[in-house]
Amino acid sequence: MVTPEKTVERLSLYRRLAEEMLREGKMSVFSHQLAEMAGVTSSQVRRDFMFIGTQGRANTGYNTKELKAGIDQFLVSHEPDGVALVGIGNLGRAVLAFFHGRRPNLIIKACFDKDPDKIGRIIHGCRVYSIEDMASVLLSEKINIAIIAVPRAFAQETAEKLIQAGVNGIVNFAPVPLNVPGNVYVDNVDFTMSLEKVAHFARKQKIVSEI
Amino acid sequence: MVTPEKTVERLSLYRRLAEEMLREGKMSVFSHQLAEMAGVTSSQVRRDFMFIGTQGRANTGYNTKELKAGIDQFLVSHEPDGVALVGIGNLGRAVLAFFHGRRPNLIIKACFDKDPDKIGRIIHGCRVYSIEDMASVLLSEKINIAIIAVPRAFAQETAEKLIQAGVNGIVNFAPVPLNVPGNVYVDNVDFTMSLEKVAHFARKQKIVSEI
DNA sequence: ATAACAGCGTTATACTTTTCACAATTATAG
DNA sequence: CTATAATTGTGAAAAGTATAACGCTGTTAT
Repeated sequence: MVTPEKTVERLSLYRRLAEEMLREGKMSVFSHQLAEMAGVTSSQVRRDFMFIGTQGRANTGYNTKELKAGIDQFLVSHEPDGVALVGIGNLGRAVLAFFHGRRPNLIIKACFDKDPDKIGRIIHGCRVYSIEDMASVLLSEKINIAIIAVPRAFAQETAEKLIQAGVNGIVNFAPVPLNVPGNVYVDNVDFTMSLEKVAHFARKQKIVSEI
Repeated sequence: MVTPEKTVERLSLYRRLAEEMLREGKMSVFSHQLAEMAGVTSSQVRRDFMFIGTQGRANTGYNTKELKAGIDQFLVSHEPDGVALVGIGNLGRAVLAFFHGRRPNLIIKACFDKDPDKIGRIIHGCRVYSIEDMASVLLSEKINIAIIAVPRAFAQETAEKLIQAGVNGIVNFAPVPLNVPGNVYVDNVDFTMSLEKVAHFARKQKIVSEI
């Protein structure tokens, strides 16, 4: 069964909502409550849960702990996945800081940069290696997921090196589409696109509301 | 006519591809060339262009300059849109650096932060104001688009203040859904979601390729 | 000229994703 | 124990998106 990309995105959100509820001591939750928090419909939530097989009970809802565990297992593998980060500029450091200590099953285990001044240093708990050493570090750390945070001009070659070294999942922050083989999954995080999209729809909304 | 969100996203990409071609001196481009670069089909490209009305010519393709101008006007308004950035932490600074001087029609004109040490400073060409002054600054700078880069706990209240001050389009970097009225457009840029999505699909791909 | 070709614009078709609707299930109150 | 109300799980309908197909237009070569 093919899980829609949008479903996977929402599952990530539900997981965090479940986490938050656990922290608050809420032991169970209804689909309409999750829906309200996530900004979707309750049908959508139940439909999404069909993909992971998590079961709820009528009049009781979903067990928060079970739900979190179920989504967790579905999204990430049983053993924690190692992640590599390439490019320790402004953005790379921000991403590193963001993920540091946040997600126990998805840990940035190695950073790479060209700048000799950065190599060997430890930033936000993560060692910076030379890009030359990529293949060996990825192999020894069993990393197959990477984040590209290099300037646009170097994104494609970075992707190729990563794939060469066994990576098959990439979060790409460079504002350029990557050319990759079909067995590699890429998610583009594109600030320009986001901002332009918002600019466009904000303007449209404004026009509508003025009528 | 309602333009699909996905179309708007692709238009942003086509615009940048057109820009790149202009820099390289290419005066025209075919739909299948754009398609290849963007990783979509040529039908898709032509379909997308129907929404903006840009016209091409058989056997000649689309005039690069015209195309760029057409998309530009469609996405952003004729007059440059001002953008506000709230939260000058690691991520805020990275976003600011990223957009600095990049996009002539979408300029970050004001930054806001709680930290008194930052207020009054100029970072990447942008003045930092106190959050208290949000309403007046947004009014005088005619800003109606904002980027939220504050910690999760402050995201909702920040959104409310921005909307109060007239904002109707938000790029939200905080990993939490925002509760906003229907006339405000929000795009969530969610690192955790991106990484989890990649982790999931990368694992799926791995399993498929092992069969 | 005109035949052959290439590529646009658009309509029709196929596919994907979301919403609706309701039977089945479970807790609760009387 | 039974009636009632609430909520799940899912098949069916609807909405939204992407692909295919093809007539038309403009270019190129002969």
